[in-house]
Amino acid sequence: MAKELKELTSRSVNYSQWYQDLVIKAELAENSAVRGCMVIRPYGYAIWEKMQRVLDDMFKETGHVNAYFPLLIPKSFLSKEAQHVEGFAKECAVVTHYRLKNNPDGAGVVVDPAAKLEEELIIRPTSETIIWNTYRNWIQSYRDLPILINQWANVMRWEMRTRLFLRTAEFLWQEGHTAHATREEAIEETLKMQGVYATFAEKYMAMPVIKGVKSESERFAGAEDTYTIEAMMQDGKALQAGTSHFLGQNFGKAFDVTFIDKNGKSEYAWATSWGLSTRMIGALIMCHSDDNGLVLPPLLAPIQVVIVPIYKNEEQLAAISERVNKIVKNLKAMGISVKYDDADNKKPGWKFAEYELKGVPVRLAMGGRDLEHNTVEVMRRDKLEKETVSCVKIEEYIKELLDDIQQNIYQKAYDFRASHIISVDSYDEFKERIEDGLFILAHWDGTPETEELIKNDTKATIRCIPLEGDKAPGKCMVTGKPSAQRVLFARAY
RNA sequence: CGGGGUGUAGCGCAGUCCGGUUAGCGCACCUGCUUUGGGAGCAGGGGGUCCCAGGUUCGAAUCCUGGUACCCCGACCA
Repeated sequence: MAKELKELTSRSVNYSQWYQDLVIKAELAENSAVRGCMVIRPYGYAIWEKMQRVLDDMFKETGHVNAYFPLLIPKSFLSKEAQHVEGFAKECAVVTHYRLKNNPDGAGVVVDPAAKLEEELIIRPTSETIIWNTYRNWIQSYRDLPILINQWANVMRWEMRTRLFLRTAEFLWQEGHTAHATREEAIEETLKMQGVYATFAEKYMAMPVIKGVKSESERFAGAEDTYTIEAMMQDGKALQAGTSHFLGQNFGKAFDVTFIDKNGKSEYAWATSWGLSTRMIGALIMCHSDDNGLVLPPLLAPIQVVIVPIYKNEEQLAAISERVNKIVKNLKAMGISVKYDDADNKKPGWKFAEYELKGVPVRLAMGGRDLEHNTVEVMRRDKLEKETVSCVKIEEYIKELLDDIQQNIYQKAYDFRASHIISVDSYDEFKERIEDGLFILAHWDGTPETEELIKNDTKATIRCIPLEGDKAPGKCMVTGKPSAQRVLFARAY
């Protein structure tokens, strides 16, 4: 594994080489207020845009629409749902004033004390409160339901310690907020969106995930149940990749959102929320990268094919370009994003290394020899294998190759995970094997106390209670009390 | 808030222990020539409040005191 990747996965991020092209931490050293906020450079943002497009399409297919709610939330909203405020109060940025004025004692500006807000505003850590405050006005009858809304937004959580990509103070995400007439319908929605996330992770990110439900202590603040997808990174640690919450009537009650049902009876609305963030860029890096840099799944790669000419003079370049331009045109017509890099200030070797660093799935190189034989050199990023292929029907060949790469990197990640999951029955064995960086399926008595004990002993937490797989009951590895099924333990980011 | 570490060119670092020429190296940058099938070679060139303040000294990047910034570990965390 690349040094930089190790650094990222071991949390000790140093702003070196290859992912500096994707993102850097804000460098405003004089201003500690933006500590932990991200600057996402164009190439990294292009990956996020690809993710957005795919997710947005999936949301539309499941009947959702986009809307937008305010960044600032009145402080009083947050305190309306008891669990929710308890979970988020400790990490909120607060707006207290609305104006600055010239410093009477010298240069610069100071906060104008006269401009103190009557009620402080919170920069949203998540939008349940302001959205449900709005839903109250939108919902009167069961005919107004369901409301199926998604929002693309930034949120801010003032974490004590941030970690590039995985836990930044400000991050971009989508958050879905739905309202339903019945418990069953809301639960169905929660599970449906967990399924959407799982499909996104596996089909597009080529990252296998385990679907499950969170234990009580890992549950979202204000939820009745939190459904999650958990992914394994290359160091064997778990990353929570997306969550979907069944909120019950908690927010309906907190914000007094009622409707008249078919029988004329007043009822509180049922809620769900679900979110997926720029943390997924980090997941992509940590799941697939190798010593040469990023390995991007073709379905999310901003550039799917790069073509590098190798030439000795202008004439030769012109001849190569003529042939390459046809290929570029054909590939684009097939919906494949392709870049022809004929910049003359970089040598071919430099370009090869650069695009490998950026994870471009397929690279074509065309030089004098190829010109003569009507061939092109094709390299696939995932296996770093090169072969020389005829230019005849090269476009079909590339299309199939992209599919194959997508499939292959999923399989590679899947096999890695399969070889790093075990079941254990004794706590001694658990304590020993958790050191190896594994996912461990074990029996647990279902109590927060036991979970806490295991966490204190081993730093491992219950990632989820899996929805699929071994459902056999057993005995808790710690207390020997009855266990309904094995649950998934791991150290996590 | 506790523990540890680091501030020297745009970036990455050496030099600091044991004070002593004009503060050095790699990358990047500029000029020229040769190169171009895996991050080119040679020659020349530009670029520095050595984090800040004070102190010791004939002399401080180096020693002392204070400050400050950032990083890492922990506490915290859907």
